[in-house]
Amino acid sequence: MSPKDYNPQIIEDKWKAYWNQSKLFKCPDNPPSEKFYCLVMFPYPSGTLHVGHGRNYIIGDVVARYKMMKGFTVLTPMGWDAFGLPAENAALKRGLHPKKSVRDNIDNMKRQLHLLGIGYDWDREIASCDPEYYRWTQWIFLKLYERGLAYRKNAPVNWCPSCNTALANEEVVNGGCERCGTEVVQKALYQWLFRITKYAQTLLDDLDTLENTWPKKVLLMQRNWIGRSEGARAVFTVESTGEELPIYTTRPDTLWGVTFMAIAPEHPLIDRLVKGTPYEEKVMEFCNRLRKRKRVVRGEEEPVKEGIFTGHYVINPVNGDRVPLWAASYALMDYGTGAVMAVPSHDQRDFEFAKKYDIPIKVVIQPPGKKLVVSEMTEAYVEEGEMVNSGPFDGTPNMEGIKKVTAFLKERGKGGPEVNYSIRDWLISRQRYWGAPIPIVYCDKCGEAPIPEKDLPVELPDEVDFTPRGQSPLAFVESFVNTTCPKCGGPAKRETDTICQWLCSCWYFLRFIDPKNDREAFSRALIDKWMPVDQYIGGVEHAVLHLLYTRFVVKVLCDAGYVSQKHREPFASLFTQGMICKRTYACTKCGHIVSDSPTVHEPCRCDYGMSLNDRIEKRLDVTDTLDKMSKSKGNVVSPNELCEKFGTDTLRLYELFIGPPQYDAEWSDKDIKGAERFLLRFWNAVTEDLERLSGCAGDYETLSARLLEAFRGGELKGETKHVFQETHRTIARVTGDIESSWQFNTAIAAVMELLNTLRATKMGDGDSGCKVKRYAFESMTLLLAPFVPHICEEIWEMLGHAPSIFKHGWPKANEAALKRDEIEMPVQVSGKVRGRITVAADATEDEVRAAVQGNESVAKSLEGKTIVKMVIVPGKIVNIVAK
RNA sequence: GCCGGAGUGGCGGAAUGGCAGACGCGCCGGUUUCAAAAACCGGUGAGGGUAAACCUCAUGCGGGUUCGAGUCCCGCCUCCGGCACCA
Repeated sequence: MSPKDYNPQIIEDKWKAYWNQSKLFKCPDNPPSEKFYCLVMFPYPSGTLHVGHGRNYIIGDVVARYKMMKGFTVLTPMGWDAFGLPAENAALKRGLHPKKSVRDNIDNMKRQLHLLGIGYDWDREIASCDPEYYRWTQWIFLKLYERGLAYRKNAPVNWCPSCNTALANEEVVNGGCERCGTEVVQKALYQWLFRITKYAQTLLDDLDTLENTWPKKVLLMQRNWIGRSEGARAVFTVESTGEELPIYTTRPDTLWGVTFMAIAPEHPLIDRLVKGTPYEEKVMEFCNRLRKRKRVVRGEEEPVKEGIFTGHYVINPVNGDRVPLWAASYALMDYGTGAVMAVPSHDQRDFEFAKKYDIPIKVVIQPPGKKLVVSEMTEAYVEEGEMVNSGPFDGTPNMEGIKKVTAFLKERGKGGPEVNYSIRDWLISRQRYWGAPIPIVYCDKCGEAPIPEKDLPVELPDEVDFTPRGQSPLAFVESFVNTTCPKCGGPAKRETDTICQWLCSCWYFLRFIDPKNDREAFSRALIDKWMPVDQYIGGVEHAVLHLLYTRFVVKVLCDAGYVSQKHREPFASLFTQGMICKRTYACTKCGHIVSDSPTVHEPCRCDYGMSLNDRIEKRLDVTDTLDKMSKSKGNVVSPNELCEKFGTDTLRLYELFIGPPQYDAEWSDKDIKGAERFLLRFWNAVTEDLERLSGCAGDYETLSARLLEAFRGGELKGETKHVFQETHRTIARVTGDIESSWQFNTAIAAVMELLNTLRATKMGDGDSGCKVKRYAFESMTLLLAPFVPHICEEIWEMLGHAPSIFKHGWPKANEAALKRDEIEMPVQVSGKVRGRITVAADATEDEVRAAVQGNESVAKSLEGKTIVKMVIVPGKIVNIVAK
């Protein structure tokens, strides 16, 4: 092998070592130039990365390196979301203590990130399970507690029987646990919650400031999740006791149509009302059964509406109507007031319920041009119409009626306008071991008492049997539980639940700015220098959970004065990358996955007397689906072997070329060859000509300026001039593709085109030919550097420049050099291309018309036709309309 | 049901309302080789035509606006994602 052969292993090792030693990614506390905080969501240490994860970090690395070349002081930190269920479950599976397992996994993943050539300021590395870190997570808990935003209550919660812990609403997906899919059940427990509902409106409002910098999809998901609804409160009265029973409705215009009231089975009022009445036994039986019901699962049929009459009546505030009070399955305790005014005529749910239990239906909105007859209705009428049977509002259009009736309620002291949100408070207690202990103790005398800040962290004990068993494992550790009350000094017991890991990831980007601070969580002055995160990159699966929680916590920290109010939104720009997917094959005979991966639980064992690949190739009883890479599907591709076989740069190039980064992409083992071939051609093109290129060595900027001067002076001719201009066009295209929407695939394609052009062009051996060629190669090297950093560093050095290429500025395209002298214009006849003309780029319409008239094939197409109209779009196209 | 996103060659994917298919993969032919791989050169949407010139059709389906529509408007179909007994 000659020294000029492309050997990725050698040069990649060389430059990785160089970046490490020269601390290329080391970021000072005080930025010497405009700062750029580039952050990829920190991962939980699962153990190994596959190429799907890799894409994420590569994208972040491209942005960081590009911004560096643009002259920014770039902060790119990395750390580990090391606390929490996934990490603990992984440890349990391996039979290791999470502390050890997390450490192993971090080491391995860090190696893999190095392998991928991703640059981070590792001096800022943090792991959320380190006491120096979770000390401040606990501190944040206390800050919320102080502000009345953390509270404890006994309520039914979502419980995962497999993970043996309570879950937040956000962690319940399709009625199952987000992590393991097990059906979630309801369980009553004392739990700690954060009052995120108090921030619902500001969480909603501030989304407006992110309109152009966050994906629309994420904004929408957050808005849906917060679920603001505007309506009215109407206060009904329980006839027997005279107590008030308020309801929330978005349709106050239908108040006159109320024929019953539905109240949630969980509602405490029921217990009191039926006590000692003949209804008690049956109603309580019904309620107790419903209180344990499982959540509604999407995709499944709508649950049957059930209910039972409580024996009580309520009085309608607007017309004094006396209507029965029912306990009903479809009334939800935790939305509105837990009671619903039921208008069967104009609400589909109420309609179904009324039909089932034979409750009267009363029409109060009439559609335009029709007349509703109760006996003929098969569904509720929910469209607009005119109010009828509504006392003083008869004849009012119902949309107007909504406002008027709301005001009417307010005047009479029976309610008024009200806003509701569907977001619920955030449940943060977990009955598992691997998390930060909640810093609270319970004292017989003082009750609930927070741990003083100076006593933080409340350390998680190591010697614990952490098998999940439905109660926090810490509850069995006496040395942990028994303590003294920080208020009175008497005996007290510690809270034994741990904080869910979402809180750990709510503030890690603040800690990255000041990672070693042992006096405070972070310095406000440094936060002001570095926040916000200019570019946040991560998976769309965090659209609600992580991103909503984080926005909430940051707002609280702002309100508490630890972070400036100007940083209420921590992530100025958000990018959600698509997943890398791969085909998964399943056997149509046995239904199992056809794979030889050891991570597949029960692979297909049907014998076809050939290799699995051959069987798949021949499609023998196999179906395929495109799935996200995962161990359980056996479709993961490891970057390690690919880096070894092709080199890191090739892998990076392929992952970037695979498609637009915001979309999912299908992995193909074949296509990576294209990336390899391109790098090889690039390398060979430079090395083959190196001697000649060295003959005109010099500073890139000087060369660039000289050539531009020569171009302007008309000294560049023919193909030399062409290549010079194409180089400028490529610079413009690549820069545009990166800046506009991270179209790395087309940016790379542009450089490929330039290389193709260069290889197909015979430039003279003269001085300017050599210079232009050098200029083209140097520009290509700079343009490719963020994507394939190792090979570019090497070529940059070979071309006689001092490393690092990332200290060099990004190339600039010159407007004048982009302009073409002559252009070819297609000439259409009635929309079909029938000829081409070559004209000056700035040709006038008359000149174009003359050229068209002189064109033979156009003339031929026009034979026997008359020209109706000629549309000339200067610089683009000519279209002749002819009959 | 409601709200998003997508649908383009054999495949991944390009196209400010202006030549559809850039770039790459795959495939076909050639050069090189004892042979193969690699590399290099050429070809490659479909149909017709003579392997030329040329013609016709083609961006999920059906309409519309326009000199001109993958792109804009209206109505559908399919797939993916989110939300949903939220009053």
